[in-house]
Amino acid sequence: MRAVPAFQTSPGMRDILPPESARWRRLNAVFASVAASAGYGQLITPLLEDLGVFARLGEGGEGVSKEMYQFADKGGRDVALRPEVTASVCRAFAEHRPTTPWKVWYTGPNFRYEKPQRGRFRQFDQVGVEVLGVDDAQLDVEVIALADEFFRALGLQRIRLIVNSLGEPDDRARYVNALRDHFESSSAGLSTTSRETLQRNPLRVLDSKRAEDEAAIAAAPQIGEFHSPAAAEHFEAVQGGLRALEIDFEVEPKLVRGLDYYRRTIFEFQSDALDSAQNALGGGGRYDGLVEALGGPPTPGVGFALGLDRTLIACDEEGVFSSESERPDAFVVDVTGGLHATVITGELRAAGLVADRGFDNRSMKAQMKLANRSAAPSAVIVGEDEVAAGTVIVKPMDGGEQITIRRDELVAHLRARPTTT
RNA sequence: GUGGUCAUAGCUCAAUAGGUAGAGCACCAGGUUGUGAUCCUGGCGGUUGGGGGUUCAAGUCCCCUUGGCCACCCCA
Repeated sequence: MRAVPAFQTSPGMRDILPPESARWRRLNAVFASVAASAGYGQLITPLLEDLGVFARLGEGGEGVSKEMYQFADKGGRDVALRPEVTASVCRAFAEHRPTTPWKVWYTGPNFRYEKPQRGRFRQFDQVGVEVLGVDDAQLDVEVIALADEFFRALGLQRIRLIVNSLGEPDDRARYVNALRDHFESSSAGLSTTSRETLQRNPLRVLDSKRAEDEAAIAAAPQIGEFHSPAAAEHFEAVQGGLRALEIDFEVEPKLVRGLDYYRRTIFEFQSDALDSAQNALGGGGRYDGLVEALGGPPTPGVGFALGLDRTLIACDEEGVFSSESERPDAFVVDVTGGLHATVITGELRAAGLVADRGFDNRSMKAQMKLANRSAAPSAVIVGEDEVAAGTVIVKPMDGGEQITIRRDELVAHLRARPTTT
């Protein structure tokens, strides 16, 4: 026991210990189930990619690319730990050319070199789906509905869906110009921070929460005014689909997602249970030009990614999807040295039961404490008398009467007992 | 990257106006010799995140450093 550990996790990285890790596994299982129910297959991509795969995530080399873990490997290749998965999915599509529609889901860690705080880590896990090769607005609806269903499956109630459309690439370009003109006009008094943001990306000025920017943002032109007929129709169809599924949503013209590849539909899921600045659980949208930018054929794409950390924090706040220890079906207490426990746990495990046991030939009292702590419904007790008689004692840990049974009846006996709570 | 704030046993915290650290929980062991969760008793456990300074004396004051948290930035 040292006061000072020799090592600790690097900033923004952390260990996830049991039972919390089991909760992560269950969360992934829920997501996998939701995605599979809609015909999505899992895609596993490398955590490490050529730097160029992620080069288009930010305009002018700003944004995500500035936060990337990038380095030259021993072969001199410029590589990076993935800051997100969408670009990798598009790279995989361009590389393997699967038939469309290509519907995939994924889970795993991503890396961004940011200042850590609650709900924001340098290594953070996301789950998500992406679909390539379909232009239909009803696919946007399906994708959004999957995220909505996922949150529902976890038991989350206080989720808010916000949608917007950035229009076609030309619409977006014209809107950006109009925004720049608006904010640069002398009548709009912006904060100095927002003026800097304006130089990099006028869209992001809309994200400002600073009071002094409020008036200028309120007076800014709205993206809707710049939608081409096709973009407006697409956005209308998305909203119609959401209404048909009775999924609540708000249209937020000021919603702009951080990544620059988005076109047309974008959306974000926020939790009202999180009042911090990190209340966005995830989001996504269309990125119709991304595959082409990565060397593939022109291919429409849409998808989303959800942050596991923030989703779990939201679950904590709402008191749902709680962390539970996994409990064995039986805990074997052996006071004859431990060999019988080895044999009995082996038999139980082979029979498909979850069995744990005490070690170090500890006292019966100590082993019973372990049995109690394991939350197993039954303790199986073996002493010299039982060994001599070819029996074991099965003791219900809820206070019921213990009974002595023959060794060869143990599996059947334990199976007959309900093992839940 | 900027600013603020915090850091005491495994966990949650306490320690009067600077005088060489305590509690609860947890863990371990006993409570007439084969049985847990309750109760009683006892025990283990901290050079007070790390380093330096002021002082007769620092957990308590000052500086540096590491890390958490909050806000900004950005975003999941």
